Amino acid sequence: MTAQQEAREYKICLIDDHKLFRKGMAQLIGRIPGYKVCGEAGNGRDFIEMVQAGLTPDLVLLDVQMPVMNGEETASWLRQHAPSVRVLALTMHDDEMHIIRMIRAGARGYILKDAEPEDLRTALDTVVQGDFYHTPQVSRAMANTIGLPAEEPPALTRREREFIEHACTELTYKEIADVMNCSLRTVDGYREELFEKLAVRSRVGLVVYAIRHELVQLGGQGGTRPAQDR
Amino acid sequence: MTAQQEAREYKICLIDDHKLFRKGMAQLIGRIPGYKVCGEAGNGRDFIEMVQAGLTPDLVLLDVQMPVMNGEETASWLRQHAPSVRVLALTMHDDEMHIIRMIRAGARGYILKDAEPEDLRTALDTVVQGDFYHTPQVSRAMANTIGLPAEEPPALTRREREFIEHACTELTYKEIADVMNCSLRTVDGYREELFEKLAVRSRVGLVVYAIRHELVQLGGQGGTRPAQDR
DNA sequence: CTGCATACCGGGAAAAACACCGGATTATTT
DNA sequence: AAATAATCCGGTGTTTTTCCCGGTATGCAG
Repeated sequence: MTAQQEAREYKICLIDDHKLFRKGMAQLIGRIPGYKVCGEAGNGRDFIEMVQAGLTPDLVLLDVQMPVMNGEETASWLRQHAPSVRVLALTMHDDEMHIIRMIRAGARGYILKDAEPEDLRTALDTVVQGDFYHTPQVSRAMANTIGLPAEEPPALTRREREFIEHACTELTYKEIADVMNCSLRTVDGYREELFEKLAVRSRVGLVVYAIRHELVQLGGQGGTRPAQDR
Repeated sequence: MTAQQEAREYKICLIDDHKLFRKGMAQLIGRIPGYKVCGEAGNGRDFIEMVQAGLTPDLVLLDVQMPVMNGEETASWLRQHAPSVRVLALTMHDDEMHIIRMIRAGARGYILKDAEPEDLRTALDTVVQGDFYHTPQVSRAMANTIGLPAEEPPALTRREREFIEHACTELTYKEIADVMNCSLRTVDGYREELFEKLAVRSRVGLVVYAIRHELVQLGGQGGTRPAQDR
């Protein structure tokens, strides 16, 4: 690198659970002058071990959803233990909750996997200088949540979580009451409480919420998809 | 390229709904001699239009799960309308059903997004020559399904699939009828029919089935998990 | 002791979901 | 012309869900 024009090369780590994607991103970043990929990890845990072993990148491209340790947890850890490392969240989900939570966890920007390569470059430049990278989505998400009461994830009791599991089956509330050894009125109480806490208006809403937020696992995700019209 | 050793360059199309991933893959493939990326698309529909406009790649790297038109449908279309185009499925799901269905739809190979770049190269070489690329996963998946009664997934009509989408929301059947511009009785008919076809006994059962079998996508799968007891 | 959260329960009534009876018009295929 | 499939619809009745009102008992922290 030339000695003039502030010629430093920023070190970037890629954290994503898909190796091919990491390799591809590494190629893309390699073509952007001023940046260099100095490390990769398949999840937050592995990355943290690398940091503890002495690696200190200037910036990490952090996937949100990963096994073992996800993006939010990783970003939080970084903010506490290595605040000089800038975080740019990179994900395929564009829903507001993800955005907000990553920003709250310390991410300086949020870019989608179907962004333009130009946008990636802009985001890198912005974040590496300590600024925040804003896309219209991020702005919108933040606008929609300022003023809102921070939206802490609701705290659920043991019984409520137990009830949710059953609510995601075809059992009626009466049958759930039997399984849980309580009266119908009691499960109705759980239902009411959960509708309030989770901001849903029907059992279907509860089920979708539970699956979305991984309160229940739908075991084998796969089945076979039914055919189209014939 | 030298004139000897069968020096042709194979044209590859990338079909994946994440632009950054496509660009990254394009870089990776560009570094493999003998291959050239000749086109990209964000879903099967767009790709098919490109083919109909005259594009004929030697091979397509086809994502399985995409909006608008998914990998299976796209592979099926290719087999019918452009059988000379080899298909290599590229996905993050390693479950058997996806594998089997893509193979059945005409894919010559199945590679995961967290594969090694070496594996990608091997897969390309294999598929482009008309052979099948086998990983242990694929072999296992195929072994596990031979002998099984094939279990054809139920055929759903357009309206039924439309109904299912709405059934996974908090709309009542009356409201669904309004959205779908038909009478309450008609959506009730869809419900009955689907309960029968999908072997469920309640709307919740239908919702869980639909999510399991990816008839509906719940956008961001991961949200934040509500807290434990306090 | 007081306040608070949890867990639990009863009864009544309206709305939604479910079940079963019947019917119809189109369009495509054979 | 007959058969098949997809779309659509009316009526009736039961069961379940949803939403109210009210309540008790326990444990735990300020």
